[in-house]
Amino acid sequence: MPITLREVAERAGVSRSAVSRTFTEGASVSPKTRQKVEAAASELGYRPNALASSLTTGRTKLIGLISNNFHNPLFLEVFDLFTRSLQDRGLRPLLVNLSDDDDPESSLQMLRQYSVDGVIVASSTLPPEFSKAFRQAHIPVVHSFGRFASAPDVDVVGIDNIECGRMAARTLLARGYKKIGFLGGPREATSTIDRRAGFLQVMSRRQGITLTESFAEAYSFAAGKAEMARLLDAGDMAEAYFCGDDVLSIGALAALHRAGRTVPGDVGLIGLNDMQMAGWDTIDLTTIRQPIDEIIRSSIELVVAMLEDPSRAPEARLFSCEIVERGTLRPLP
Amino acid sequence: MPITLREVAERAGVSRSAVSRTFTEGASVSPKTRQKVEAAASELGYRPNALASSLTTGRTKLIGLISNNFHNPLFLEVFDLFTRSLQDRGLRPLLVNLSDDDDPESSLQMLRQYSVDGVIVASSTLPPEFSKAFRQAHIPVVHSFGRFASAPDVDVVGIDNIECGRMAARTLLARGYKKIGFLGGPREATSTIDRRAGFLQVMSRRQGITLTESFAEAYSFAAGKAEMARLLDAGDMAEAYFCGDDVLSIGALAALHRAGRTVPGDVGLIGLNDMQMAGWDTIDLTTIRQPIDEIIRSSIELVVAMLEDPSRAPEARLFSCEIVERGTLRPLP
DNA sequence: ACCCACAATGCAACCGGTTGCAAAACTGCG
DNA sequence: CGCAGTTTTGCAACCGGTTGCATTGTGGGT
Repeated sequence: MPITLREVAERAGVSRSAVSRTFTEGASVSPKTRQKVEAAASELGYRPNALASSLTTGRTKLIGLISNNFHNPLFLEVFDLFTRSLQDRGLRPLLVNLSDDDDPESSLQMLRQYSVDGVIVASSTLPPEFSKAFRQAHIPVVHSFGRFASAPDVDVVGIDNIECGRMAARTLLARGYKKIGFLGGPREATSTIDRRAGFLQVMSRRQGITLTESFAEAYSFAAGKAEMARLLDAGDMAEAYFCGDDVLSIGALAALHRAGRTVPGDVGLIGLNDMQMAGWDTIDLTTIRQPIDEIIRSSIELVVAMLEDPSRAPEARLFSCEIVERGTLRPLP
Repeated sequence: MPITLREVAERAGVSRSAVSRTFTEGASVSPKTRQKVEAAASELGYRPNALASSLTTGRTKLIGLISNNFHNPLFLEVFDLFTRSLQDRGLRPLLVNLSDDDDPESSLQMLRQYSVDGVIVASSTLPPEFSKAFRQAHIPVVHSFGRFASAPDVDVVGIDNIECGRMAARTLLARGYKKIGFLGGPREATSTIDRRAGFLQVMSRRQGITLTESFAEAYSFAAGKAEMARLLDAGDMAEAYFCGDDVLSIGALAALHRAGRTVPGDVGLIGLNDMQMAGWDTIDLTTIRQPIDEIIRSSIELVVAMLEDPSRAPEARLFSCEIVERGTLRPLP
């Protein structure tokens, strides 16, 4: 039903090529024809069919946006930023919900069928088959919120989780905490592993510190609450905990409240992410801010760079984080 | 670079049509050819190009998913459900962030350029030009979380906001509150208007009730907090408030905590939505549950129905809500 | 006025599929 | 074995654009 090139051409009294060229950046058209075409096009309400042109140009401007984090409120902010920034660049996000249960393979096939120009994976855990498969299909992939590697096989943008671990450790030590807990995310998550490594590294240099470790089953409120409840039951509480992320911290906070412990009076808490809720008065979480806007900007930059030069070598970009001091740690001595 | 129909045809020693047919549901192909083609296809790793076929079939299986609610955590749940359900039906969500600042018109053009089969608008406020423009372009639209109308010009799925207002009113009255406040969302939002109408309707039938009204600037934490802070400053507090939605309630809760008021001791609060956070211990909000899963299922059903029969008359589907009793209202007397 | 370089245009083939149509290949049956 | 009826098949045109190439138009320089 929509108006096609041919109809515009007829109306303007020019060839179809002429019409095509007036809508193509940098093609050679005389001002006279251009004007005739534009007139005809606007009278008819013509819009070029992006999909048809993608057939010959090989560019769809479709970007697969894949995630499995549909339960962490941080990712609403992430989607917001991604969609806006992609739109600003004339790219269109094709959203894929990679819930754990379904087959990554099928999503991949689907993205190939729709000939996306590139793919952004926003998830701390990128199934390794993924990067391989996409590279094989010559589709650029950027892994946002991924793990640093000196020679990554796809572009990676993220934070220095090891350094974040160190920051958390230094912050807790500066507050004079002696008995300190690491309450990580899932044990197998690379983010957990790295944060723990940095954390332990700093701790191990200090004398007289008691360290305990435990891991939540997921980066979620429920998991954080459950794990903290377990710790409370077990007795032997630390004075302060570095939690895997903010939503985990908030879960832990809930468990503490329920048990009648005060924060930061009885127990200190530091999170990671600085999602919006962390700033809410009722939560007021001290945390490590992850610059998600820069991560996202950078991710899009990289995917665009890859579109322009597909032979680029994959790159890893790391952003530094900063402590956001709020009210869940005792003041400096 | 990907394998095309032609290559499979050559390899299988059949015509291109034969290959096309083996991949088309219900086309006539002999078992022998089908087998040859499938063998060749799988050896080559062939996947039909969905976009190319859309050119002739006129179906892209692309569904525009439009929203401007990228700040309300409820919508992460909404996106989760939408993406999963669309995927399950073989449809692909093309996500559009209709942030207030940019031009709805341009998003519309874009969706037309990508020839989406249909559009789902997940937002309480559907710009009216939108429905008109899409109808004109013969693109099915479903307005999720929209306002009921007996003869809507697009499909609408949502809740009965008037009835929700009544439920809230009845609940507060049953608790014996006498001085009651309506703390609505933005004054001009239809959801606010309807909820208020139902609320007032019930209240007006009762004697001896004092009613106050105020409106937050947005459905957001910050707006809820600001508005409740204003009320606190102004003195003259009600005993209980019906808040525009959960996130607004949580903002109000924060303002109350900050002012040292206890909930439900000093002030009662009832929200609307029952988003996941409402159930968190630290919040424990009594609220009215909106069945988002059913709303979403229904929305997709409607858009699919519209694809199958484009001449269908638009329909409005309303779902009923239910009170979820938690801890922000005083107990029944 | 003439020649040349270069810009603008149209033709036709192509992108990767689908599909109406007529021919070819099967069926079953007398 | 021949024939009608039904499937299966390939041809070729088409979907809505793009683009290489040859042709035509334009203007500048001398």
